[in-house]
Amino acid sequence: MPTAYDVAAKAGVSVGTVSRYLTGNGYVSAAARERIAAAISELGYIQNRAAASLTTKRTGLLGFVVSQLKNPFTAEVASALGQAARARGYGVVLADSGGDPNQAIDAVELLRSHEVEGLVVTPPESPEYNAALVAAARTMPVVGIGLHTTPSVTDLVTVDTRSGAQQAVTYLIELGHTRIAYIGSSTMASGRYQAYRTTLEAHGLPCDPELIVLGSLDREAGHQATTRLFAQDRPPTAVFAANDAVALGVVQAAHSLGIAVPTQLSVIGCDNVDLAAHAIPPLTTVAQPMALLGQTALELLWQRLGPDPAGHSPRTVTLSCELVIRESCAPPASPGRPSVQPPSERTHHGQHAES
Amino acid sequence: MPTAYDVAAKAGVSVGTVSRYLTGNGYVSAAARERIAAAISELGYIQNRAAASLTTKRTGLLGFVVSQLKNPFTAEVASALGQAARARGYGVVLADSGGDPNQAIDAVELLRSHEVEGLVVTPPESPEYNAALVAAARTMPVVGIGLHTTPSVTDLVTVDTRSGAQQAVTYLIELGHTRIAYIGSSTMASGRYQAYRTTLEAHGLPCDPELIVLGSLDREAGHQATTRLFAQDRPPTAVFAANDAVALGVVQAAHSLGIAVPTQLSVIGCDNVDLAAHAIPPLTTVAQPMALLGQTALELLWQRLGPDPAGHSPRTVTLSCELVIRESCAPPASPGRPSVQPPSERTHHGQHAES
DNA sequence: GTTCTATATAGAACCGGTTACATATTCGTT
DNA sequence: AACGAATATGTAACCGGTTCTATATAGAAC
Repeated sequence: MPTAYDVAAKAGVSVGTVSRYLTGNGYVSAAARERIAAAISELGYIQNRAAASLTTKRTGLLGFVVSQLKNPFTAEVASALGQAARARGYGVVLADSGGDPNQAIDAVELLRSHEVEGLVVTPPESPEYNAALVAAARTMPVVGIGLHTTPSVTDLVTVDTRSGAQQAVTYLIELGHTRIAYIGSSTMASGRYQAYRTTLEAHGLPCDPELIVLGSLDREAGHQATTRLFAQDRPPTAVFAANDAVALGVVQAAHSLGIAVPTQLSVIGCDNVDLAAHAIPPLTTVAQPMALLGQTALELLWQRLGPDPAGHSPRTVTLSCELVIRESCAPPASPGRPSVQPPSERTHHGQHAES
Repeated sequence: MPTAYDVAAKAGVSVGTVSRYLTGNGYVSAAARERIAAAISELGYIQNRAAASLTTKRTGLLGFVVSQLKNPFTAEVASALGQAARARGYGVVLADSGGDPNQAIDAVELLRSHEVEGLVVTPPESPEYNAALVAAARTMPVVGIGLHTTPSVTDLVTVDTRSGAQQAVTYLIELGHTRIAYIGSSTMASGRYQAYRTTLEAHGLPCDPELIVLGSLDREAGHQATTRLFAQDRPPTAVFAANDAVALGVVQAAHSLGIAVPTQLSVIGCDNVDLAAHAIPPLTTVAQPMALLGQTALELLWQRLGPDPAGHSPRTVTLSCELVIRESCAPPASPGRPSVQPPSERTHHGQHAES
């Protein structure tokens, strides 16, 4: 591996000049510049950033600790984060803890020993891991991603699932639905449940308890809930499901019951899992802004690494969800109005708000 | 950030001793060892690997360049690779090119400037990128992952899709099926198609052209093919689909036609996509050994980084697929034999063979 | 023709470790 | 008691860059 000294020798200048050329700090004459460039490409010289970091204190590395890279949500965030970092000349060291807090702690230690300049992390799973992050945050910026409730780290970027749910329900109401069911949990996805209720109220619609089925969040739950809903006298004309798995269960159950989707029943899900687009019919759903999450996390970190790192106190950026309109929703079949085929895929973009 | 000098001062020894303590090279008395350990934990000292790498030439970093991290296949490989690396004290710098060869080339350059000790890459998409990898391979080991046909890099780990298809068809034959259909393409998944034919022949079964439907590889294709197959006089009792999407289309079509799966029709897919486990019924399928791919790639790299790096010439490790047996297959319904409920999920592990 | 400033470069110190070398000790042997 | 090997440690050079300082040259201003 050629070093800067080799380049200097070949170009007939001193190392100092080569370094000035590389960093752009200080004067380098046009002639020298040219000879150095030639020497570099001739030798195939590549700067050793580890060595440079000794003096500059900047390794050009960031750390990303996740609990489950398998999770498509995480993978897409990681992808966006990594690309945004590379666009700025940074590399991302990725550490997958596999959900094990001890591994996560080890990972943080490993990343620190590599002198990463900042950390992005998914929600900590244990108090010990949390403590390790707090400790790390004293040395470098640590940006959290996800649904933390207590921001223990430098900055935080989260998703406003509530607003997504609101968009979904509003969309159904605007299509003309009045009997909209909710299937999901009241706890984990509580934001969605609450948004469902408040949105109905905001539009002056009653919140019929017969249309609310609380339970687990898998396909089976969606199936059973639908069966129960349609055993009633006045079944819903639309269903808002707390996630896509539930929504798919609803579609499946409707199919078994001979209820056409979307003509007789509109269904809307949450999360925009890969499968949602390929369901039959393709599922309208509330998408998490995964790529934006990654980009925003990087942007926050970037600002902390900039010239004015302590200039602003801890921030939380909340991203809005995006309603992905596919083909599982239509106006209610009720009085005389023929069901209209909704347009093919388009999206409502959510903007982000800061706090 | 405390340095080794701080530790040395606090422990009342010299830096040299601290370094010997850290690396394990050379003598350190028990007393010194103890005082150093105390000083380290008191100061919260973390070794600076970038600085260490200047002398040792080992950064403790590996690079992983992928074309699509979003792809669940890639994500799982990355996850396994990263965990295997961390278990050995290494970090992985992940670079997602997003399928753009130019980004991939940039990524390689970035990784080289970070002095990664080795590279793992998914198949190169362009000649230029390929050239960049060949250039990199002159400096460090480069292990390829995936379905390359021409190993242009140091080592290679691939998947023998053919053997997976063979396992699937054998499994169906062992259940007692004799009329086994193939739905898929003959080109892309040609290994699977060929394996289907040869496996039938190996068991002395005829290869009825009426049972082969070649086309695209999506759910719709599976649906149509099934409809066509059952319009014939002698429909199949089992279907081997070239991927899970097709298999799911088959299941769906069977459902529409009132054919019970697995009682009247056994279905087997390929890939083990996330959805396969949650289909109704859960789909028996040929899984790609994704985690093993990552681990094996790391193992190959590891050997290259060991004391005997040039000891062996370029190697190719081919991993077998794994048949994941769920509930979509059963013995044929034919003569009097009642359909037996197959056992719940279990797997046939494929071992790996080297060449 | 000086003096001042902007441009340009070489040289050396330094970043935080590792390691070769020199220098003690300690212990078991003969 | 003397000797060699094993144990232990401090010192200094070195890894590959960056940056500070000092020095040199060129052109502008007077």
